[in-house]
Amino acid sequence: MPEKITRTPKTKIKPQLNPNISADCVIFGFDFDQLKVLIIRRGVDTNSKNTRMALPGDLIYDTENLDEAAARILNELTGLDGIFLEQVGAFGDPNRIKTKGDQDWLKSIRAKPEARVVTVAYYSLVKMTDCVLAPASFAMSAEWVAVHDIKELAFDHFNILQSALKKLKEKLDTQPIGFNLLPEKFTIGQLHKLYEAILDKKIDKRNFRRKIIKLNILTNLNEKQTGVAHKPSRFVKFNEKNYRKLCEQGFNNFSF
Amino acid sequence: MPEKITRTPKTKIKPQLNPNISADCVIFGFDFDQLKVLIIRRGVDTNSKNTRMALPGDLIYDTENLDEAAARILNELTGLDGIFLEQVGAFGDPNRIKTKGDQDWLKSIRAKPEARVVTVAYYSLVKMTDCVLAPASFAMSAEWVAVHDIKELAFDHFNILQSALKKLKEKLDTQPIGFNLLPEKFTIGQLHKLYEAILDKKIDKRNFRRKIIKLNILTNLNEKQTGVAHKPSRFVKFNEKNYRKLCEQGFNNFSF
DNA sequence: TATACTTAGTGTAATTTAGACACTATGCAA
DNA sequence: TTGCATAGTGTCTAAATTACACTAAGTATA
Repeated sequence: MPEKITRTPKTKIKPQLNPNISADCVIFGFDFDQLKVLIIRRGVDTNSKNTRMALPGDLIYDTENLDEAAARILNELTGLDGIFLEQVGAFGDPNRIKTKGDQDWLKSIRAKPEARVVTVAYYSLVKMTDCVLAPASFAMSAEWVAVHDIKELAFDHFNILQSALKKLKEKLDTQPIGFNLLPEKFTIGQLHKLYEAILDKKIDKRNFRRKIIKLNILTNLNEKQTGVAHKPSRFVKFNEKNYRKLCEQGFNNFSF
Repeated sequence: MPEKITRTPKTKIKPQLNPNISADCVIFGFDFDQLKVLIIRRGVDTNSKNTRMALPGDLIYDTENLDEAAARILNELTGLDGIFLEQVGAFGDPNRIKTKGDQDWLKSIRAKPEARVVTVAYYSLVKMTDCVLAPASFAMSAEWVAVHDIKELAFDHFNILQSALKKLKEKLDTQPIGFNLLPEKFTIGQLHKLYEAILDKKIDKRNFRRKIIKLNILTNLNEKQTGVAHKPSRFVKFNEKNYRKLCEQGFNNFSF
C-alpha cells in the first residue's frame, strides 16, 4: 500500500499498521461557489439507518512519518501527489471513537476496534478538477460535501473539521494559499469568491482587488472568459517567483 | 501517578502507559530578562561524556486525554495546576528517537525503548517564581535554560522547541498571553521586555506603551518599585474582565 | 555631596492602511 | 432591445503605524 514511502525501517520487521496512531485528512476543495470537503460514507452493507459520514483516515504504518501517512491517505483517495498538506494537530480523547455507531464502523475495518487511537489531523487544499476520486467500493465512497452542509460526522471528526477550518482561516490571513484550490488560470473574481467562502463573510470587491493586486503576485494573461453571461473577466495566474520575493521581505499579513 | 485524572476508563483494565504515544512539554518562563525553558538533564549515572538535555515528557496513560497528559507532566515537574497549556502539534518521525544516545537514555526509562512513539507537544507559560521544581533525582533534574543558549536537545526536541517558539510568537501576535509569564504585579517595562524577549526584536518603547495602554487591559496599582537604581516604575496588573470584554468585540491583533 | 548611571514616562508629525461607497462596461439570455 | 449578471475602476476619511528625543526620579560611586 504505502508505495510512495522511500524511508525503510531499521528493523527487519515488515511494515505494519500501528494500532494506536492514525492520520485523518480534511481535504478542502472549491467549486467556484462553495468550500467543500471530501467525505467518506460508510456503504449500505450494514442495516444501520443513518449512513455515517467521516473524514478519510487510516492507521499509520510504523515505517512512515506523519506527513507521509497523510499524503498516502490523500493520494489513495484523490490520486494526487505533492499537494499542500499541513498538520492541524493531534486529537486523542480516550472516548473519541467509543460510541455505538463508531464502534460498529470500526469493527468492520479494524483489527482492534477497541484500541486507544490518537489521530493526527491534516488539512489539504486541492484543485477539485484534478482529483480522480477512488471509485465507490464496498466499504466506502468518497464525495464532495459543502462545509456548510456538514452538521455532524462520525467519531470526533466534526470537531477536527472545525479545527481545520480555523487553521485554514488563520493561514489564509498570513499567506495566499488559496491558489492551491484554484486551477492554473483563474479570475480575480473567483479568487474573491474563494476568500469569501473560506472566511465566511462578505469582502468589499474593490478593497479586495486593490489589496491583492498591490501584492504583485498575479500575472495577467491575455485571455478572457468565454461563454459567460456577463462581461468576461481576464484570466490571471499565480506568480510564484514574486510571491517568494515578497516572503523574503517578511510579508505576513493578508487579512480582510 | 495521574491523581488529577477524573475521567475513568470504560474498561476495567487498570490504567497503563500507551507504548506508542507520548506528550512533551515546552515550559516557558521569564526572569525579567530572558525567555527560559524548563529542561531536564540525564543524570551523571552513565559514563557518556556529554550529558544530554531534553524536554520533559512521558508516555501517556490510556485513560487520560492529551491535554491531561501534558498537564500531568507539567504538574509533576513544577507542582503547578491550571496553567496555560496549548498544543503545538504531533511529531512522529519513525527515527526521532533512534540515535545511539537517545536509545541509551530510553533504555534507562522505558519498558520498550525501541517502540515507535509519536509525541504530542505542548507549550505552557508559567510564572517562574511559582514553580517548585522537582528535586534532582537519580534519573533526571530540571533546570531553567535560556532559549538562546539551547543549541541542541535529545531526540527531536530541538525541533519541537523551535515549533513551540513559533507558535508562541504567533499567539502573542493575537492575544496578550504574556501575562502568564509575569507575577500578579508587574511594570509595563517588564511587559515590554517580555515581548522583546519572545519576539526576539527591539520594540519602540513609546509605541509599545501606547498600544498596550489603549487596550485598557491594565489596571494601575498605587504602588511603585522600590530599591531599583533608577526612577521607580508604577506596578500594574492584568485586568481580565476588560480583556474578556475586548475579546467579545473581536479583538485579535496585537502585533509589533 | 555632586555626578554619573539607569530606567520611567511622555507627544507629535508623516506615512500607510482600512473601510466605506456607486457607477459604467460587456457579454449572454429572454 | 431589454434585462441580467459580473467586470472593472477611484476617492475620501478614519485609524494605525512608524520614527523620533527629552525630562524625571531613584541608586551608585567618586
